[in-house]
Amino acid sequence: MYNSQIAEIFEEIADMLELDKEKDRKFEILAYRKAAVTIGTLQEDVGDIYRKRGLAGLQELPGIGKSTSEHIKEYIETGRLKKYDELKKKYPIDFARLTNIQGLGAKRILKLYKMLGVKNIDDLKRAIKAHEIRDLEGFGEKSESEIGKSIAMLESSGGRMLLGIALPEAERIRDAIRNSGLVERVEIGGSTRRMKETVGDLDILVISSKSDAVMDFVSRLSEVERTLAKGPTKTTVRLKIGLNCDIRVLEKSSFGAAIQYFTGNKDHNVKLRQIAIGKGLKLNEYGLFDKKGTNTVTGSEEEIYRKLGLDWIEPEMREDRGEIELAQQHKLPRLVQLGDVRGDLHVHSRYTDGANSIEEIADEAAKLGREYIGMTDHSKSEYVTGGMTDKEFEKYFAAVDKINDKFDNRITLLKSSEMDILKDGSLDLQNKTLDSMDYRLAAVHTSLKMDEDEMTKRIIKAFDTGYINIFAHPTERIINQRPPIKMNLDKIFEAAKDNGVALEIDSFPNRLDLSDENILLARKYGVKFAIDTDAHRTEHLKLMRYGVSTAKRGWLTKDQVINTRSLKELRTFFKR
DNA sequence: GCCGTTTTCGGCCCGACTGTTTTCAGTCG
Repeated sequence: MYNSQIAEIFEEIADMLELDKEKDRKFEILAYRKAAVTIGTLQEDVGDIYRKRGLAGLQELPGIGKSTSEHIKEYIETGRLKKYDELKKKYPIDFARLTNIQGLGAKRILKLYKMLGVKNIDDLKRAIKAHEIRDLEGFGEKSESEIGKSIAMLESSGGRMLLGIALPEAERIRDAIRNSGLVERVEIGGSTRRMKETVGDLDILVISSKSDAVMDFVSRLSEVERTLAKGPTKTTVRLKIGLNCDIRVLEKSSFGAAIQYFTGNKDHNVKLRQIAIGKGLKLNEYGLFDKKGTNTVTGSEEEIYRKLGLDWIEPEMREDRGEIELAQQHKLPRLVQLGDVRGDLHVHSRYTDGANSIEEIADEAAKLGREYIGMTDHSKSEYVTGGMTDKEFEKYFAAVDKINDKFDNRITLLKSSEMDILKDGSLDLQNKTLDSMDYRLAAVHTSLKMDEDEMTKRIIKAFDTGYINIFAHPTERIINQRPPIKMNLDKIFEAAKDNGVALEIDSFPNRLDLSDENILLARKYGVKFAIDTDAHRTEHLKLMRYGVSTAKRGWLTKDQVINTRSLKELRTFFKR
C-alpha cells in the first residue's frame, strides 16, 4: 500500500516549496496538497491503479495530472522520488510530524532548524526544555509554551475524538449558550454537524448583539479548561475533554452563509464558491455577494443553495463526493431519517454480556417507539461473553416468548443470535437451533488476523449456508484502536447480495461499521442494510442516531434499510 | 502543478487571530 507514503511525500514537498523565497509558488503548493489529499483518502491502492491502468488511470484522479502522476510512477517503480530527495537534502527536517504541531508551519519550522538545529519532535522537545525558543526572533515565551502544550496533546490524544463523545459535549455547550439569555440563536457546525465519525474540534455559531457577554459566558463554562483566543467575532476555548471549541458570533443577516461555510467540508465549500464565481457572485462566510458587493442572501442556508441553482444538501452528504452535481440536477437521493427506523435488530441482554433483562430492554425500546427488537445474545464460541449453547438457546427463546406475551402489542421481540462465524466458515449453532429463530445475525469474532484470501472465503462460505440474514459489524474495526479485518470487500458485498444477507451498520460510536465509505461502495452492489445499536445496556438503544447518520453519509435511502420496514415486510425479507 | 459548457492560458477561496511587531508575517480553517 503506497497511498499513505505518497500522500506524506506530497505534503512534505508542499511544505518545502513554501520555503522557496525566489518565487511565489502558492498554486504549485496548493496542487501538491490537493494531490496529497486525493491519494491519502483513496480507497484503492494507488499502486494497483497504476499497474492496471498506467499513467492515464492515475490522471483520472482529481488533482493528479502529468507531473504528479509521473512522481507516483517513479516512486512505485524505484521506491524513491528524485524531486523529494533533492528538496530533502536541502531541508533534512521531519515536516510531516512537525507541521502537526499547532502554530508551526513550514516557515517557523525552518527558522527553528536554522537557528537551533531542530530536525524533529525530539529536537524540538529538547529546545523547549532548554528555553531556547523564546529568544528567537518572531517567537516568544508564549509561543514556546504553546508549542510544548501542543506536543503534549498530540502525544496523548492522537488527534481526533469520537463523534459519540464530541457530539453530546457540543450539545451541552449549545444548550448552555441557548439558555443563557444572551443569544438569539445558536447552532452546531463543522464535522460534528456532518456527523463525521471523528471530529477534530467543535464549531458553535451564535447570533447575538452581546458578543462580549457571550464570549465571557463561554469562557466560564464548566466544560472549559482555558481560553486560547478571544476576539469580538471568534473565541477559541480548550475543553476539559481534550478538544478545542470555536465560538463565533455573527450578524443575523449572515447566519445562513456562516452555518453553510462552517459546516464544510472544505472541498464542498470550494466547489460552491466556484459555482458562485461562475454566476458572477462571491460566496464567503458573510453572504453571497453580487458585483456591486451587495449581499443577496439574508436568510437560511437553503437560500444560498437555491440561489446557486442547487437543491439543499443534507450536512451528512457534504463531502464533495458528487453530491453537488446531483443537487444541480435535482437528483439527490432522499436519505433515510431517524424517524424512519421502526426496529432494532441487534440487542444483548443479561443472558450473555448485556447488563439488562429482556424485559427491561423491551420496555425501554417500546418507550423509544420501536415496533420490534431482535434479541441477539452470543453463541457458545464467544465464551468471554458467556455465549450460549444450543440447549441454552432453547431456554433463552422460551424467555423471549414469555416477555413477548406479556408485552402483547406494545412491542414484538424477535428470536435471534449474534452467532459466530467460526474459523473455517461454519456456523456456531446447530441447524435445529437456527431454524427456531426469526432471523440470524452473524459475525466474525476470532482469528481476526487471517489473510485476505482466507478471510474472504471464510465469510462467503458462511453466507452460502443460506442461514445468515444480517452480517454484523462487517469489518470488526474499532475506531482509533483496531484496524478492519482484511477481506475482499467487493467479493463480500457481491456474495451478500446473492445470498440476501443485509449488511449491518453498527451504531456504536467506536464501531460505526460499516463506515460511510464502505456503505458507498456496498450500495453499488444493490445490497440491503440494517442499522442496529448493538446495545448492551438500555441506554445504548438511543445510539441509533449515529448509525442513521452514518447511513446518510453513505447516501442510503429508506428502502435500502430493512429495519424501516413493517414487521410483516421484514419477515418477508428474512424468508427471501 | 492542475484544469477547461468562459479558457490549452490564465486563473486557482479568503478572512480571522496571534504573537511579536509597531504595521505585519505566519498559521489556521
